[in-house]
Amino acid sequence: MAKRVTIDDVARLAGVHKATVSRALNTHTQDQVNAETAERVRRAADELGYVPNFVARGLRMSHSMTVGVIIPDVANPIFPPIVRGIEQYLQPRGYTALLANTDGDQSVEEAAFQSLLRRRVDGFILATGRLDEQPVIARAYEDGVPIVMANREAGSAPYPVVTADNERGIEAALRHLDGFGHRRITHLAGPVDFSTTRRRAEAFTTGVASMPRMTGSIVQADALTTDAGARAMDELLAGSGPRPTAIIAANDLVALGAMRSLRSHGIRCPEDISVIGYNDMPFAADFAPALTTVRVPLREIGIEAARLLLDGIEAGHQESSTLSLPVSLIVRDSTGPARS
Amino acid sequence: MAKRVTIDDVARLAGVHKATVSRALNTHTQDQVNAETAERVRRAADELGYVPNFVARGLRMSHSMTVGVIIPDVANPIFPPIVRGIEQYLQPRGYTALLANTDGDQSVEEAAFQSLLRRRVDGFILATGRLDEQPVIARAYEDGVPIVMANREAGSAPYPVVTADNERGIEAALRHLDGFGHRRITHLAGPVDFSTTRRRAEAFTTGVASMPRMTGSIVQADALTTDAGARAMDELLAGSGPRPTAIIAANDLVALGAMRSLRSHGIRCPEDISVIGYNDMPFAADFAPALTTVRVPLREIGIEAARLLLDGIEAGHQESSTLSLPVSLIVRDSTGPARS
DNA sequence: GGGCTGGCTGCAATCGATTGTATTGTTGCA
DNA sequence: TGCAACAATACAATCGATTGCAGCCAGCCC
Repeated sequence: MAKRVTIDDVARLAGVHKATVSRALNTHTQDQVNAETAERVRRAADELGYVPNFVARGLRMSHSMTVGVIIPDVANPIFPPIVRGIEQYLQPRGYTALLANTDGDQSVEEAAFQSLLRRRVDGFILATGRLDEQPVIARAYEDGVPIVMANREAGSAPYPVVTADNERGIEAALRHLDGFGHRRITHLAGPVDFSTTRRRAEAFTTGVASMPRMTGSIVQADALTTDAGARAMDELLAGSGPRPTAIIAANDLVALGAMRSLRSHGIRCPEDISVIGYNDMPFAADFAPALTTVRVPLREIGIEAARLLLDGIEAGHQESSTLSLPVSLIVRDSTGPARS
Repeated sequence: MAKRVTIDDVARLAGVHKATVSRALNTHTQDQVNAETAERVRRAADELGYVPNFVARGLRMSHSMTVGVIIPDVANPIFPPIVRGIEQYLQPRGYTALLANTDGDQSVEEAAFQSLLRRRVDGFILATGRLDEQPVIARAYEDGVPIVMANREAGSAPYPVVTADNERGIEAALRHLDGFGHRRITHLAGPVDFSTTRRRAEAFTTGVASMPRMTGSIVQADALTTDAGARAMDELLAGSGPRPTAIIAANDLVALGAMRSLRSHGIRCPEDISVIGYNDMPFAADFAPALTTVRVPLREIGIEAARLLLDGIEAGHQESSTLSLPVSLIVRDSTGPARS
């Protein structure tokens, strides 16, 4: 590789000291150098194709202008919007995201965290779903590394959190079904070790209890996937009790699986059974039927998480806070009146 | 923030010079230091919770162990598998990916490239779809920055390329339809400035020409989205000529849009019109009907691109090469016999 | 004309590692 | 005892920037 051009090369060509080059090229120190000297430096810089070295800069200034983003899996459709939101906030502010996937594995998460720590990221956005605490992470936080949680709760940990309002979402779904005359509703719940799906299940229970004439039941899906959704629905349909007339799924993938199961049993949606998802993931509108679902502002979660993080980085410290973004019910074609 | 512990702190605690600490902690220099000294250093290191500073290391060694990955949009479902593939190869080798999205915008791409260049990434994987050349990128390549293209062709540029076999994919789709007795087939083609979709359109034309009794037509979708697919299909159905009995879409999203359009016109798939997609994106099997599509090994494209890149980084130079991965037709429920 | 002020620029330390070379200490052999 | 050889460690330069401080010079005022 041809040796890259450094600040010294520019200094030599412009006939000044490298300190002057540094000052001339940084906007907040530009006024310390004579205008025409600055101009000369600038010309020299782009004659040589000078590209400032951020790692040297980062070493000196002890910040890297990068943030670590740890998620379970980019291939899970709810994460790309979050990641885009993060990027959208970071990029104009000069920050770049280092992305790591964990597949929900604790040890992978820990390794990824360590690896990013070595790279001296200025902070972390953690969107992993599990509840358990990580000693490595706790220690880093105590050492002053800013951390924000996105779309998950922090458990007992003191990190700031950005999440969406799970209670309201489930309530809206229930009200919608109630309006259609549904009385027997089943929640296809997600694993209890995800904070979000556990919250939704709790909200379902209390929500149903608060509605007269409504009875609810819960079937557990063992993962947040279409297959798990289909299995849960199969199980529900195989059961002996009276069938529900509507389903609220833990998330859109589970709903998608449930609809597949219904189709395979010759049960129509929404004529026979209505289905509501959760998240409004990309392409939820393209399901057949188009999915009625609780819209979670995923991109905004990313944006707010990034904002909170950068605020913490700038301030030099964080304070525990919880930001719960509003959700809304998007009514499409997978829900309809209950069959009388 | 509490001051982070440095190699000097460890040296002090272990009672040795920092050079010794460095050698003790790096596997390939460990044998230069006495075994029990090394042990003492190691104990001191984790007593203090020492986290080596990769940016300092990177500065000295002039490599950052990071690679820049530039894609149009993570929210486009074909990219997550590619990104995961890249990560899968990078991570065990100590590299980390810096991810940037461009939304297909030239100037954003250029800015992202510049930004990553400043961060001294050791190489780039470019999965942006456009054909045009970027002077900034060409210059970097000439300066010895390794670059690999993924899922796009390089045009006249000399970069190594990893792509999938577009010709074979279209041929397989055509043969499949031929076997079902389809004679009138329409290709819902993507924009011509994407190398992949252009290749597919060309392959469609030559493929149809080579098959007796088969006639083909092309309708252009103006983007690779469901909406564009639906619009193209609407347009096709509004036309006066005889309707095709089968559709080959430029990609799965276009196919999904086409199926939506069919549904809205009361046309059944596959009974009235068969539809074939391209890519086998995540959840293609969950469409209704489940989509018959050409499976592109997206994850493998990512893996191979990363491999090629790291090879180039290690060798210190790259040679132009093209790796075309095999594709296969995945037959599901969206295709069936032609109506006689 | 001397001294002060202030604008510009240069000098040198610094960030936290790696690594070639020098130094130290020990051992073995003559 | 003296010296070579060698293992283990210390020293110091280096990577490419930023920045506090010092120095220089011009202009101004008295």
